[in-house]
Amino acid sequence: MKDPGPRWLSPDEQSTWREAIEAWQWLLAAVDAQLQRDSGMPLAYYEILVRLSEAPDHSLRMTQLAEASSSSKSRVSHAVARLEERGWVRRMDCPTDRRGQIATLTDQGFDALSAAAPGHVEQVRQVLFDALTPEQLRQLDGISAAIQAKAAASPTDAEGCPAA
Amino acid sequence: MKDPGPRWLSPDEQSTWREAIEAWQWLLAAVDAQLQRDSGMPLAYYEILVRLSEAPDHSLRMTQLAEASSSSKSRVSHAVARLEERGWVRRMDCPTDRRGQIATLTDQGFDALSAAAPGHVEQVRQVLFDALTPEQLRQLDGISAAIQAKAAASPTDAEGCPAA
DNA sequence: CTAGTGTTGTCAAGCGTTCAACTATTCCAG
DNA sequence: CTGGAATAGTTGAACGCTTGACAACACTAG
Repeated sequence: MKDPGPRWLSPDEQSTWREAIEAWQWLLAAVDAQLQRDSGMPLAYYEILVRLSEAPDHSLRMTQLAEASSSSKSRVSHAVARLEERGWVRRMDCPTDRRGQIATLTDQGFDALSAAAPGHVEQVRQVLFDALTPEQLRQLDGISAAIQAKAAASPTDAEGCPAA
Repeated sequence: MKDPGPRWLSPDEQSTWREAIEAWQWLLAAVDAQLQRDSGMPLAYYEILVRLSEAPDHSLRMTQLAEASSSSKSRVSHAVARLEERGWVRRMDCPTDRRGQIATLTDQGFDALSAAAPGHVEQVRQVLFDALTPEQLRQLDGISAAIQAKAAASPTDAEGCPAA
């Protein structure tokens, strides 16, 4: 074995990692739980509704919606099916590409989003913005950007890797 | 309506929030995916094995294990049942409290953990430590601590709230 | 001893996610 | 125009997680 062994984490690194992962796991769970409790939807659904509400005509192709939500087509397909059952989203055939489906936010869906938003925003304030100083928020921007740079460079989320 | 309306997020805040949530969702998913792919276990299971490996006699009461993993008893109960199926953990009756169950890491479980650790550590380095500067890592410590302070103060994870 | 109360852990049902086919359509080469 | 490859999206099964109900047990008071 020439392998010098894995580059183990130092105690400091170990602490940094554990604190960070615990903090963000908790934060994501807290935000998700609030939405689930007060509005009956998981964070993933809320994000889908937001993406649609920001799109022209409140409409997006399924694939675009999946990309915007950084999730898989299958997941979005199932999710939209459930949102459709609730009357929050409608699916239509795409006029230009007959393979395509267009998901559209209904008025009812827009109302549901509007109703959920204030509580959600308040929760985000409580767990993030009220917890951190302006200085820390600036620092967080840099950290997020650095991680996202890794994410973009990594093959982890490459669904259709073009480098084949 | 006297309500001045929710304290909406400013564009800057909105950006901070979205970047952060996206970055950490990705990071957690990337770490989980690596473990699942290379060692056939989700991050939650890995964390349980780590907690056990750090405990005296590689053993913990189920409740202690749940607290150490910051998850619910039910979740831990299910997880340990599956780990037991794989032969990584054994459950025994507690000699001093006959209600209790003690989860013990088996030798096989310790081996599985040892086999999984190097790849996991390497992945953590890639997505976190290699992405951030030493300065940013220090900043992250402060941010994590601030969020955890909120977590501790919040009733979100209070299973048995003593303030009743 | 017996009843009441709180704790410990498990079990069953329902929901959401992922993975692996599968259908339908478009694109492109010959 | 035809056949094959790529693309768009859906579907069903298996899996893990969460919730609420529940059984077993410990502790305390009468």
